[in-house]
Amino acid sequence: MRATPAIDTSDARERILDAAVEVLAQRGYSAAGVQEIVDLSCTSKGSFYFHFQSKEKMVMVLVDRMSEKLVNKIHDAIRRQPTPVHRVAGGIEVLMSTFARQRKVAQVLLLNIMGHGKAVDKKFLPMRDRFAGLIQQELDAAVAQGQIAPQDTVLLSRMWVGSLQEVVLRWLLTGQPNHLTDATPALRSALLRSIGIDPAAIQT
Amino acid sequence: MRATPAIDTSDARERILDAAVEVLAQRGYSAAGVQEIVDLSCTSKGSFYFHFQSKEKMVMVLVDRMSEKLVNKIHDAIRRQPTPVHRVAGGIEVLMSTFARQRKVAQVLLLNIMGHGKAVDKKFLPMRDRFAGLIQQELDAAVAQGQIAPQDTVLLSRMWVGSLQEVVLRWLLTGQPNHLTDATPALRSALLRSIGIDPAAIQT
DNA sequence: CTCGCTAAACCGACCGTTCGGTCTATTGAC
DNA sequence: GTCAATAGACCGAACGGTCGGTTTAGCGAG
Repeated sequence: MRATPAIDTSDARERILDAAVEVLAQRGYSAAGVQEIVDLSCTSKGSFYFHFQSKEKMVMVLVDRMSEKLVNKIHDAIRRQPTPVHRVAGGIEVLMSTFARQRKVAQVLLLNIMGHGKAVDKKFLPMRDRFAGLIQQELDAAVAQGQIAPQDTVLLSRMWVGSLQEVVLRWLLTGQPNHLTDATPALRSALLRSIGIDPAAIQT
Repeated sequence: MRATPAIDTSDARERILDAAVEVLAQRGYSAAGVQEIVDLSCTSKGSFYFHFQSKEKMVMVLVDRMSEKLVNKIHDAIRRQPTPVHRVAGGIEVLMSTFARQRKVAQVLLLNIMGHGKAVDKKFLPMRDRFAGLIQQELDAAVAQGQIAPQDTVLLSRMWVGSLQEVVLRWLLTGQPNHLTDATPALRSALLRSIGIDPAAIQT
């Protein structure tokens, strides 16, 4: 039994995953071809299937990783905010600024892994649910602390994710707004109002 | 020049379009195959390509039609509402009840035509923009009539579409809520609040 | 140190299938 | 007869995945 890998496995595997982000962002799930990914990563089909059981499995690993990383980033950024509503508002800001700086992350996570038929979509939904889950958690806390009135936090968290997604999608496809983050203040305000909060009362 | 078609052209063409709805709803754009569509419609590849230049063109005709029909339906349903805000709230209700009754329309228009790479997505975006356009129109009228404060109606209309889409998508994929229209009151309320309106003041 | 062995890692030709689209032949209405 | 409409075999390309062969790196024996 080898103490260390025979070959630096992190290299080919990581290169494949990095290339997959590029291809997924450009082409969407269905049209992202394994050959194109291995070409871009300077690896081979054999290597690809050594590391991943199938294309679908590879994409799931990748999307799982990307969404987890993003959720952790949000957690870190907002945890010192004083109240749940501050935290959830801060989370929206972090999401927007992250997507603004990493278009491909937005393209993959928000747009290109859905819309491929029910069978596929269902598999990616739990990852997408992570954002809504984060928002719901904070909204639940806000209700528990009496910061907002009791309301359907499941529905609201989904609405928040959908709102944000649509704004980002338009930006990705049309370039409007010119700078995605230009939309953040108004988006944030509208979302806060949707849960009965005066936006001016929440400085983040 | 024939006074009437050799064969009832509306028949094959319509059957193709009807079949395409089914296949698109189930498989998404990329995986919706022409052969599957012609099989389902009991026509042939030859017939398909007689009527439509390409698969893409066919889908664009179909989606254009579906979205126009839906927008017209909303127009008709809301035009007698007393104010712009009544009309836009009514529009949300009509959209939700329509999608609740016609899952395939929801699957095609809201979910399965996006996410297929930038090139494809850009082509379908104008059709999707129709809903946002309708909402924006009414929000603009509401601002002009002093019903709501001046605000970024472009952004808000997109947020509204995104919110609605996400709720419908979840219903399509998970069956929650059990009845989609169960979510309508809370959705409507949150959306109205997002533009600074007290939901209780708007009876539709 | 060298060398042989082993298994992980990788390569890329190949497979069967599917795909959008083409094109020749046929049908049917006038 | 003409021509619109249709059928379906066929095309080349692309696809996810397979598999025999090669390379690489590490280990242990001498």
